[in-house]
Amino acid sequence: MLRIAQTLEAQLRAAMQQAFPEADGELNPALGPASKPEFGDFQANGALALAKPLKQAPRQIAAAIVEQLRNSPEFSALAEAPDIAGPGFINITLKPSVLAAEVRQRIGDPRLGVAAVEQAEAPVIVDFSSPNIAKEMHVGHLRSTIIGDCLARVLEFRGHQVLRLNHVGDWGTQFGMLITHLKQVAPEALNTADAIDLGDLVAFYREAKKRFDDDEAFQTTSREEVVKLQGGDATSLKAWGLLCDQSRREFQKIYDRLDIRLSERGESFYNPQLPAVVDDLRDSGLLVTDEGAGCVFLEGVVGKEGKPLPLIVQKSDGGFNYATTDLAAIRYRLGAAGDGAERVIYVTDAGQAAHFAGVFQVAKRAGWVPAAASLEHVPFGLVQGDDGKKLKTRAGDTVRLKDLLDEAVERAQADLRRRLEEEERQESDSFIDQVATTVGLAAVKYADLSTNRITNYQFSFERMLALTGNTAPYLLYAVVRISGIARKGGALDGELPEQLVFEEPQEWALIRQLLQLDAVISEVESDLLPNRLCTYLFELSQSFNRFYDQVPVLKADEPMRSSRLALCRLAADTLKLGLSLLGIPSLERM
RNA sequence: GGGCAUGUAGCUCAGUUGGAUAGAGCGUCAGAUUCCGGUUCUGAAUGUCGGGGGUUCGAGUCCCUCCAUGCUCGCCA
Repeated sequence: MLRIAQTLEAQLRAAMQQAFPEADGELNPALGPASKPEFGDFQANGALALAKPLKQAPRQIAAAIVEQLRNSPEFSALAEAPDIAGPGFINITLKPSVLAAEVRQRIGDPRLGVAAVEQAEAPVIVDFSSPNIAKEMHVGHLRSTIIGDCLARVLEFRGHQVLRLNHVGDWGTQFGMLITHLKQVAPEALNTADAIDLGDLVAFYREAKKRFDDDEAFQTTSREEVVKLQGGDATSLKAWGLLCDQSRREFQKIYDRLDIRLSERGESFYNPQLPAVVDDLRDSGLLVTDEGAGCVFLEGVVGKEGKPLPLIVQKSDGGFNYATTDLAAIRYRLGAAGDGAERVIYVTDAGQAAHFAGVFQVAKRAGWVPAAASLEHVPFGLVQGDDGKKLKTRAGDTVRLKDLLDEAVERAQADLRRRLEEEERQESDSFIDQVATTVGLAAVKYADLSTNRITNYQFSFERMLALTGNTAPYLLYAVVRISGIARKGGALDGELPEQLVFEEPQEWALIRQLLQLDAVISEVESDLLPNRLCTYLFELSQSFNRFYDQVPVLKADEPMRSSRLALCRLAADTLKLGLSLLGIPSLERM
C-alpha cells in the first residue's frame, strides 16, 4: 500500500495548497497509518500543525482540506468521503473495490507487491557474526549472526547487492598468545593439520590468555610473535593457516545448520593495507604520537581529566590493533579500488558503540567516506539468563552455540513426541526429526529477532518454544493450518473468480493486514529493526486465525469460496515470505 | 568521575516524523466447539510510562535535573 499512501500524500498536499495558498512551503499532510482500525486506513494530522500559523481552529482547517478532497475525482476514486475527528484528524478509509484490486494484484506475484530497488547500484555490506579463530562459537555470537543474516535477507529481497562479510578475528595479539603457548606445550599443532581437536585448542587458548594476563615475559614473547606474524614469517604463517582452517570448518557446521551464508574476509585480509592507513593519517595531519603510540585524538569526546580521548592506530611496539584494521576495512569497503559500497552495516554488541563512533569519526575526517556513503553500527544488547545476568551454564561457563542449538531441538522434539502420544498420532522418525529441527532452530531465531535488538534480551527455552503467544511455533502453525485447507480440497492455486467478493469484517481485517507488507519491509530496510517484521507477522497470524475461526472457507458458496481461498493463498505466501526473511523455513505439517 | 544505553501491567516485551481513551503476549478469571488441525477464538481485571520540572494546542516520545541498572573510558577484539 506504499504506492497508495504516496498518491494520497500528494493529493492531500495539493488539497492543502488549494485551501491555504498563503501557507505554502510549510504544508505537510503528516499522513500515516490509522492508529486504530475504526479510524479507517490512514490518518492525516497536518491540519493541527497549521492552527498556529494560520490562526484558525484546527477543525476548521481540516474541514477546508476535506472540502478540497471531496471535489477531487482522483481522491474519490481511491477513498470514501473523509471524516474529521477529535481535534482535527482527517481519517481516510479506502474503498473496498480498491482494496480488493490490490489483493488481486498480489496473488501469484512472487514479490507480493514489494517493489525492488530501481537498479543494482553500489553494494551494501553487512558485517556480522565475526567469531574468533581458535575459539568455539558461543552464545555471544548468536545475536550478531541471526540479526545480521535477517538484515542481509531483507536487503537482498529489496534487490540490493549485498556483501555478507564475516570479519573473523584471525589476526592480532590473540594469535601471538596462542602460538607462543602452543610452541611450548603442543608444538605438533603448529605444523600438522588437526593434530589436536578444537576443544583442546579452546582449552589452550584459555591457558594462553591466563598466562598473558599474569606473566610479563610471556606477554613480551607473544607481542613479538604477533609482529613476526604480521611481518610474514613463514613458520608463524603456516601455524596460523592450520589453526584458521580448523576453526573455519567448525564455524561452517553452525552456519550450515542455521542456513546462513557468509563470505569470510577476516582481519588478516587488511594486514597489507595497515601501514598505508597510518601513513595516510600522518599525511592528512591527523596522526599524533603520544606516549610512543600513534594516535588520532577524537573531537567531542573527552576522557579522564578532561583530556581528549585518542584512537590508537599504532601501538608503541610498532604493531597495529583493531582500530587500524577497522579503519583499513572502511577505506577498502568504501573506496573505488575496493568494494565501492554505499552502505556498510556493522552488527555487533552495543558495548562497541564508542569504538565504532571513534573509528567512523576518524574515517570521515580522513576523507575516506564519500558524501553518499553511510556507515551504520547496528548495536544489540546482551543475552541474559532467567536471572537477568549474562547467560552462563550451570557450571558458570560460556554457553557454546552448538549446545544451545542442540538443546532447543531436543526440547522441541520431546514436546512434539509428547503431543503425538496425547493425540495418538503416528509419525515417522524422519518427520519428527525434521519438524523438531525446524521448530527448535526457528524458535531460537525468532525469539532473538522479535525483541527490539537494542535492549538486553532474556533467553528462555520455555518461552521461545511455547505454542501460544508471539513465538515461532505460533506463526508456523498458522501456515500449517492453511496447508490443511489445501489438503482438504481447497486448491489454493486455482483460477481466480471473475470478481473477488469479501463481506465479513474478519476478511477485511486480514486484507488490510496483508497489504501492509511492503510498508513493513521498507521500514526494516531503513531502521534495521527486525522486530518490526516479527510484530507484523504475529499480527498477521492473529488476523488469519480469527478469520479461520469465524469464517468458513471450504463450506462457503461461490464466489465467496474462491475469494476466501485466494485470501488463504495470499496469507500463506505472505507468512512464508516473511518467515524466510527472518531465516526461518516453513512447514506443511507439524 | 566522564560518556553511552536502558527503566512502560505480576512476568516478557511493543509503542514508526510528538497526535485521539498507553498496547500485545504469558499468567489469572469467565466463556465459545455439528466446522477447513482448539497449538484456536470471544470477553474481563491489571499502569504514578523510574521521580520531579520544562517546551507544546497536545509528551511514553523532545529539553533539564535527580534516582536505579548495565556497558564503556590509551596501546585486547
